Amino acid sequence: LNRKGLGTDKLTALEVACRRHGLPLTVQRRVVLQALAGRDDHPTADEVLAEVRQRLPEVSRTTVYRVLDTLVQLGLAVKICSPGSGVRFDPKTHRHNHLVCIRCEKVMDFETSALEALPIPDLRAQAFTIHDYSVHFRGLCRDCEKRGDGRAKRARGRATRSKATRARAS
Amino acid sequence: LNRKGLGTDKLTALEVACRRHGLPLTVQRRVVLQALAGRDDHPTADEVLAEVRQRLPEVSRTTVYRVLDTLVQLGLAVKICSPGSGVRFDPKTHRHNHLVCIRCEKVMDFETSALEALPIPDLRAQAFTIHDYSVHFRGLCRDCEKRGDGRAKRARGRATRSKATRARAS
DNA sequence: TTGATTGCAAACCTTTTGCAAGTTC
DNA sequence: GAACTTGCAAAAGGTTTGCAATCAA
Repeated sequence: LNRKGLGTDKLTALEVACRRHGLPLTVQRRVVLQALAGRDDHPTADEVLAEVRQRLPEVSRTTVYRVLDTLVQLGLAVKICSPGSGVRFDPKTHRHNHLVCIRCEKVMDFETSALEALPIPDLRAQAFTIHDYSVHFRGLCRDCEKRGDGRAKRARGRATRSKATRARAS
Repeated sequence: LNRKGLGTDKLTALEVACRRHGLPLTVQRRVVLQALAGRDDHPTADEVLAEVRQRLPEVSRTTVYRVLDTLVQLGLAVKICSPGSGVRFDPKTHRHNHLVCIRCEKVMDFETSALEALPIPDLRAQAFTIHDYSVHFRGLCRDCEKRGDGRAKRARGRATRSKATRARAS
């Protein structure tokens, strides 16, 4: 939708971050960041790869993995992970919450001021220094709610993983 | 520590659940459940396998994966997952929160009454029916805090994954 | 006996690695 | 020109699957 706008903002941040860390600003880094920034559905590395290849058909899967990793290190993206859906990337780096569908494993963003002032426990004396937090709400998305009970999947039944269009080749 | 007690409670629950679902109560299911119930460190499937083999040296990795999956379906365990540490299993099925170390990726349980009454948004009119929630606190565990800055890992530096002792062989 | 589970071996998928060639500054 | 990245091919993990043998009820 407003990919251009998002992309531009993020691109500037990328330039700054690369300069600060003495890293070269490569074409691949730019395109991967833009592909990620244009989405709010927490794509997997392969989903990012597919999108990147629309603009840069020659990128290798390896590079996309490496660049995504770099973006996380630079603080321009965040890795998230929920059982069943594996590792995903989120271009939103500010504090926010997630809605996780226990049926289709989709992960959606969810922001609300009601959860911004959570009482953050002080555990420093004990064993942990808290930097930030995220509330994960588990439940059923609209599609899965419609589609059936969503209670217990049949024991030993396989979860229907939505493997996205996958771009094969190294 | 008090494995016996925990194991017994859980075993009863397993019997009930199997009967209700018409599933046979196999030795493997019993032992896997006990292995999992005796821990509070969210083991991976392979870590569970290692423990199960102490009592039942002949189990196959495949079976442990399948049984863990079944336990989740039966509501006797929960899958958790955080980037870097992959899929892990938690015998605690009641609502609780997690402390996630951003350095070593350890995941610890964290219970506090302060977070039991979180204002749960009603999103049913929109797109999501919330069943429950879990607060993930990200930060540094004591060990990692001591060990260094923990701020930015060097760009492109590899995270030190604590691959646990892994029992090879199928 | 019947239907489900187990173990095995092999397939699968995702992610990582070593190294030569190509880029960025 | 020096240092870093990229692409490739291959390895490494972790997880799943098909099938015959075995087990619980």
